[in-house]
Amino acid sequence: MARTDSLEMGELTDTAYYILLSLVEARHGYLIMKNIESITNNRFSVGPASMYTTIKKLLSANLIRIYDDSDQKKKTYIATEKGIELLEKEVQRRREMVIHAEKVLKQRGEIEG
Amino acid sequence: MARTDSLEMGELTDTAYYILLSLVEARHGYLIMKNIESITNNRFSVGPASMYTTIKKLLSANLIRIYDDSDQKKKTYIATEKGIELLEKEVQRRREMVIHAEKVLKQRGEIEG
DNA sequence: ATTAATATATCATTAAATGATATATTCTAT
DNA sequence: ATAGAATATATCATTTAATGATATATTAAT
Repeated sequence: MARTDSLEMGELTDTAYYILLSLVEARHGYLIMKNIESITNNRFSVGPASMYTTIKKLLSANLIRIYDDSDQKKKTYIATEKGIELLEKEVQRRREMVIHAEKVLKQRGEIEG
Repeated sequence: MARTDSLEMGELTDTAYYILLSLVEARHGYLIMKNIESITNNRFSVGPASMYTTIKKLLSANLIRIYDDSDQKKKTYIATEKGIELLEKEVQRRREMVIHAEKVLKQRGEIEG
């Protein structure tokens, strides 16, 4: 990060990745946090500070939009098409990162037994 | 990042991930940069500032060690066993991040056609 | 001789993440 | 009833991470 805005680079940080993933279905803030814990089996969690900061960024980048704000206390958000597209691109990027490592580690295994 | 040291958390940033991956075999700084470009088909690159900063952190965390410093101008580094272990753990973490997303996106595909 | 490539290194700046904190509501068990 | 837990949103100040810019030196190629 730093010196380059990840969203402008067309990339998602881990936090943005999981929030966007949670917003494939409409959810409000608290449910986003709970959903992330749920889908990751508590291996990843996002606190309120990180979440609301990231929500704002995702909104201004049009990666998510407000879904329903009739209930002032439970404003829901949902990923936009643009958001889903970036998410899919990001999944692929991460998939490739795994493949890069697998290649190198596999070669090592073959050499060192 | 921020407020928590990623290495202390047992996690690798993208930069640290690729540097450590390059050091499965002994390499010096410049070759690390070139190797990262090579294995990622130029989709990821690490500049000197990021690299030397990260090398220092990886050294103090004993994830890499100096392999050969007889040539002052081409000091080589290599991943330690601890480094390889963390790398493998990190590959698995990233693998899971992809699986988390695939699950959610697959469900969406099934619902929305 | 000049240019490009190789090679290492640091500084100052910006972005990202988050602990701490604050506030209010609703549900649940005593 | 009421105390506590869970639900729910929000901000600030701080720390870590990343990197553009920059500097320097050597070596290989033209």
